[in-house]
Amino acid sequence: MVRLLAARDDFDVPLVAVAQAVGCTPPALYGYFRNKAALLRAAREEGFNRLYTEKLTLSERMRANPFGYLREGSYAYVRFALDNPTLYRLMFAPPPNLGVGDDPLSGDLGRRVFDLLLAGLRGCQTQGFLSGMDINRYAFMFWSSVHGAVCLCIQNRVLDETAKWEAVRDVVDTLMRMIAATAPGHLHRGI
Amino acid sequence: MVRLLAARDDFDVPLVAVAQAVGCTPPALYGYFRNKAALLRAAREEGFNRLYTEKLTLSERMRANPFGYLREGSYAYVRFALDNPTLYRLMFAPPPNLGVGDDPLSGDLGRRVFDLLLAGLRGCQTQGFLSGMDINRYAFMFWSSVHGAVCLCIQNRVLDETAKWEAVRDVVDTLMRMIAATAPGHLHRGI
DNA sequence: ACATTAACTTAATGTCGTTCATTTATTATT
DNA sequence: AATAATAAATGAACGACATTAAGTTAATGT
Repeated sequence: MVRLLAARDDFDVPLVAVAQAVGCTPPALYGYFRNKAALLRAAREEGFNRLYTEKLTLSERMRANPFGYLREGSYAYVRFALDNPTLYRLMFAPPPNLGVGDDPLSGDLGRRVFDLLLAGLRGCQTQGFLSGMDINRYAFMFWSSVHGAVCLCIQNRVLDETAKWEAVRDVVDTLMRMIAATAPGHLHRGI
Repeated sequence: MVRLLAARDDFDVPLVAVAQAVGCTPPALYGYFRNKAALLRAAREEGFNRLYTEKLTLSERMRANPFGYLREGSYAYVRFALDNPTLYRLMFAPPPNLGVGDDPLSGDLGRRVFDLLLAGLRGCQTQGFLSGMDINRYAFMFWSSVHGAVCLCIQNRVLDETAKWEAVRDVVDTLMRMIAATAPGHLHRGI
């Protein structure tokens, strides 16, 4: 399914295409999903799971270095979005008929990813960054910036991949510089 | 049409609905638009025009105060997005079948709005803010943040309007504070 | 008055999601 | 192992919808 989304560059995929990719007829799908919307919701969930596990393993590997994780985790996020633009759009801008009522940050799905970001920011705080700041607020700001940049890039169908990557990476780097600037002076060099 | 988009909360509007809103039959529409995609592209263009004129009049009224314009212009942008969520989504996240190949910042449509933002930032620069910074880069960052916050809020169908407004406004205010912080000290108080 | 064009309408076609009755395969029971 | 019960899948059919084709009406120019 995720493959199909990527191939079609659109989540308006005919059920017959899904069916023949799976090796059955369209009505057979209704044994597993109540309707097409439910199928797409499942694909969306799968997308969130992939993104989550990707970021989770990264956060475990870099537990000792929250600041570094924040950067690398953001890079991973951006790469995921640029590598799976259609899936990303399904996750973060689903059509209303999917019946996805809440945004990714409130629903159980995206919430776990958001919590990883929160943990990263809190980790930075224990290292002296962002002291005295409202982490929830800052996390929303951080996510908004990256998400917005990714959205604008994904939308563009003429820009090549490396140009997109550099544009969004620049946004991430700027955010990281801003966080670095909140640390007491002696930390500035080491990063 | 714009009314219809708002009413249906979705741009997957049947042509028959458009037709009867206009007072004719679906095939009659083909005299004015090559197909449904062309009709939606026209609605999208109308959306960009409204946003542009709104921001343009604001920028003219506040020509003397670039920093203030940047804030108020952003507020206006956010209000437009939150007041017309479906139209905004059509403008910034159109389905691929519309044939809109470039992102809003590259196309003629959104480019004019982007130029207004650039002009605002340049104006701030002449007032001593953001000295020595790459304005194009900063504009992308600025737009990304606001756009991302707006996207996340629009996506949420349970949050009430004032909560959304406050969340995005907070992002804008944070951005403005960051710009204010780039000015030489004596400017900090007056804002 | 009559041909021509424009704007519309009704009718028809094709795609697609979805439902339903029926058939096929699978499991359970004796 | 044979048969009943159940689950799963299929083919045909329906309804919604975009789009095209053909025909109708109204207006315009000569």
